[in-house]
Amino acid sequence: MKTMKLAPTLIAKRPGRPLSFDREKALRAAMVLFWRTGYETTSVADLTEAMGITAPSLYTAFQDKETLFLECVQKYIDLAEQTDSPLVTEPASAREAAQMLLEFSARWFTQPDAPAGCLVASAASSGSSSSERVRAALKKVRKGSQKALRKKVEQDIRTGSLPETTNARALALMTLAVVQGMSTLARDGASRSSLFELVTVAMAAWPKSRLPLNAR
Amino acid sequence: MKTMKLAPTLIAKRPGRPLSFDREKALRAAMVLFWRTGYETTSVADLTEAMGITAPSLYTAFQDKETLFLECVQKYIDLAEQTDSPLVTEPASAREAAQMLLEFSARWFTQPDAPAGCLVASAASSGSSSSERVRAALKKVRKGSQKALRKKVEQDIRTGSLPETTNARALALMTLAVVQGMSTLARDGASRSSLFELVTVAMAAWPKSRLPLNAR
DNA sequence: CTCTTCCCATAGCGACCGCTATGTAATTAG
DNA sequence: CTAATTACATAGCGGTCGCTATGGGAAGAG
Repeated sequence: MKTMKLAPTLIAKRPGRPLSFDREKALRAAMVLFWRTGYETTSVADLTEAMGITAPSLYTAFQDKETLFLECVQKYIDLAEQTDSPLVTEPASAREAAQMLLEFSARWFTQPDAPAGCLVASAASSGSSSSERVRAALKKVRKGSQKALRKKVEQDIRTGSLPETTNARALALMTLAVVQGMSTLARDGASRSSLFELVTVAMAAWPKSRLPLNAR
Repeated sequence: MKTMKLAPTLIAKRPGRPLSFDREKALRAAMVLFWRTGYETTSVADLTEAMGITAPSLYTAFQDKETLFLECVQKYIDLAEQTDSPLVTEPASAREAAQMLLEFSARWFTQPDAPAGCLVASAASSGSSSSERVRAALKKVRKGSQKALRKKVEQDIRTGSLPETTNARALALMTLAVVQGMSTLARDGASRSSLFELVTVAMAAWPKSRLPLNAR
């Protein structure tokens, strides 16, 4: 029977020699590299160089390339949500949530000290059959935000702040398509200001909120 | 001095043994494979198998992998424009052009007998430095359609069929962001009908055409 | 101290990468 | 016909891929 696995940081002291490098820093370096050059197109040699460790250390600390990538995706999501989480911290309306999401994306995809675009959007949009699990994981993340926004829209339809004729699924789908597209545009060099103008245009697709005089 | 290179089909007769396979068919097979699995993540072995030829034949007929890919991109564009070219054959207005482009994309990205999504959008959104030329070529294609749509919008602003306050660049950028996003959604399995609903929602971001009673 | 555990560095595994040298077969030019 | 030219199939080049065996050193437990 195997011993229970706990998160490394939660284990008070373990026997044997401890890691000689900062696992979090190494993970962060890997995340940035995956963010910039994708999953399959980033080699383990590239990773070890960026992380400042050797291959055996990488495999000891992170299991293998695929597991490391998935952990990087989680770290990426955590980092983004920690910076600004428009869908988790409840904004007033679905419309506001969408606007916050789009504006956050415009900022996030054009950070000066980070790769352009979105890791989840561009790391593995295509690839060989050997990376199917990775693509499935990224797809799941995308579907998740889709569903979250859609739920918010449906809620606003029920409360009457969005018209009954609103197509909740299509509105959420369209908004996240814009997010995806902005990632590609950012990779192609689009400026932050041009993305913000894009957001303004895109928000015109949203129905005007009803009950405008309520809470003012 | 080298002899002038002509397209193979234009050369009446060449000395030596002729190609024993259909170059067009092989090119088409390569295009489909690149479309499905991307540039860097598709190996020459994968290509030769799909094309039904050996590696030396591939290099004889198509120079190398990069050149073959670029020719596939050109064939892909030709095929798309031949199927339906909403921006080349002049539609009445920029708004109509956008609607036609979006609806065409929704259809094109969900063809039953072709890979989902768009080759140009997803074949190389990220990658190592060795494929920079390929990414630059795809970026150029994307910028091209952006500019074409933008020109149409600017023209409609001049003729008065779009409001003077219209942000031409942002409107074109936003529309092509939606196209990009639809490609990813299609890859994630979105149905044709859901993309069409998305298009309907997205078109609400376009200003209503003025002079509505003119030509009717 | 000894014993155990685990990380480190070197070195290299088999498989695959893009690509090609080589010898032979097929076709045209004269 | 011969000579020239080109494509074919086999085989394999050097390099890189993801990954790991091995031996030794660093840490905690007793």
